[in-house]
Amino acid sequence: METTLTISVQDYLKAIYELTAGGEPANTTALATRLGIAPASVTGMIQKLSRIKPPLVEYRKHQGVKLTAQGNKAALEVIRHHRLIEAWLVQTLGYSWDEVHAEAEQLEHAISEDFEARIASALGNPERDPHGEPIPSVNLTMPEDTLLPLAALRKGQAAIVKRVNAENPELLRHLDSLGLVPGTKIEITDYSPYDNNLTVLIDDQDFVIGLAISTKIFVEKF
Amino acid sequence: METTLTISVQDYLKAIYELTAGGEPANTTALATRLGIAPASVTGMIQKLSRIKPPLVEYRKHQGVKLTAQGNKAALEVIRHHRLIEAWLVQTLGYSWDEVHAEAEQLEHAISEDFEARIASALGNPERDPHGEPIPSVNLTMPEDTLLPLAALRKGQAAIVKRVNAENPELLRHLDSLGLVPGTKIEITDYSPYDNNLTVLIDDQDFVIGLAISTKIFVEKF
DNA sequence: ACAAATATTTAGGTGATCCTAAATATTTTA
DNA sequence: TAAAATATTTAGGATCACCTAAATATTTGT
Repeated sequence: METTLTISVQDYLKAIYELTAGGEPANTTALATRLGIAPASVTGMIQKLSRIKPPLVEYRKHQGVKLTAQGNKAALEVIRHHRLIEAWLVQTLGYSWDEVHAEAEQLEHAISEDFEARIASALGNPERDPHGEPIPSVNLTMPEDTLLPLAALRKGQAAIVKRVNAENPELLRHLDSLGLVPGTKIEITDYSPYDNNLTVLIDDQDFVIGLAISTKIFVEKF
Repeated sequence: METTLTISVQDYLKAIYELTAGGEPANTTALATRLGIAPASVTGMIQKLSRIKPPLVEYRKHQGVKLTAQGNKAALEVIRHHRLIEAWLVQTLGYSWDEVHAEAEQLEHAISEDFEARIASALGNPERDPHGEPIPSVNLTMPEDTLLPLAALRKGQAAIVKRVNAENPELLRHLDSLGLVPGTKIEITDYSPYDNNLTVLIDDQDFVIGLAISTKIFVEKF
């Protein structure tokens, strides 16, 4: 048995937050896919969220959804929880960066504001989680990142890895094995315009990095 | 809005576990009161739990409920989570014993078995939580306590406080202020058979302790 | 041992979140 | 620009965990 778990409002808001990162409203199908439910169910919930007392989302038929200021705050609150928990699992319980996402996904809904404050303080109010993702501040504003995707670098350029946009544990273990983790200094030794592959010098060794990966790694030029 | 939260199967099992501690089956009304729902709702859920594939409870109309072996394991699993979390909140995040219950109540449902193992190991596999309640072992057996309620002591007897059966934060703070916490050595300096009050010497000071409290404090004779 | 009080169960209903299938709107392609 | 493909919404339904009110069973008090 063990009841099929229902998706929380916070999960909807977080998904919308992520899908609207580029500025465009999120569309029903993308949301449905991400949440693992039918598009029709998304429509229903979104209509509800757009009609409650202080609306959490802004919605117009066939035009997709965006978060209201209210909804944005609520999303950032969960994201702050999530990222603080990830940092804390790594630093105090010896988790590796590929293990923390699933655990944090559950815990983010269960912790109190007091708990949040205690781990934030115990960790020295960190600004990034183990993947380098910025942690929203206590007053719920998201720090702006001015990082470049690795894919934007060209031959000869050097940089420091700052952020890895990935949750998939297998991929994360792979990146870890390459040394492609926040803090690592890298240099582009070759670039193939034909297939967009980069040859990257990491810890004195060359690796060929494809487009799929190089758009997920964010760096700061050296 | 923020959806009215529904009671989990684990919460039912935990409540039944606690209400059947004395050996008698738990009755519908007591369960309903403890869970904060209507008796009719309890009847419905219990009937369901008694009919699922491996039944979690044993139920006969008008005769109350008991846990099956399966149900017992499931209850001990949550209780282990709860008590480990309490111990860990106190030892690593500076919570006081009156603050941990509510937080643990949420977290106990959100942690993985891996998380459980990590905190158990980080704490050195503790046998008791901050209130002195025994923590079920990894293989889910509850260690037997052979403690006496403080109420059973008489004039002249000395003992060490081992366990405090209370969740109420206000009461816990009160007990803390008296020094009535696990580890404290006490001595009965007087007993009034009329009202069952005990006069107890705690840290060189006498306190009068009523029946309501003295049945919640468990001790080991000195 | 019976009536009264109490406890429990049954019956029927509500709201929440999901579903599928059909209807409609939008976007793409030729 | 019209047909085809795709995306979205509407309509109607299922399930789940709760509810209240009424029916029934058990326990208590005299």
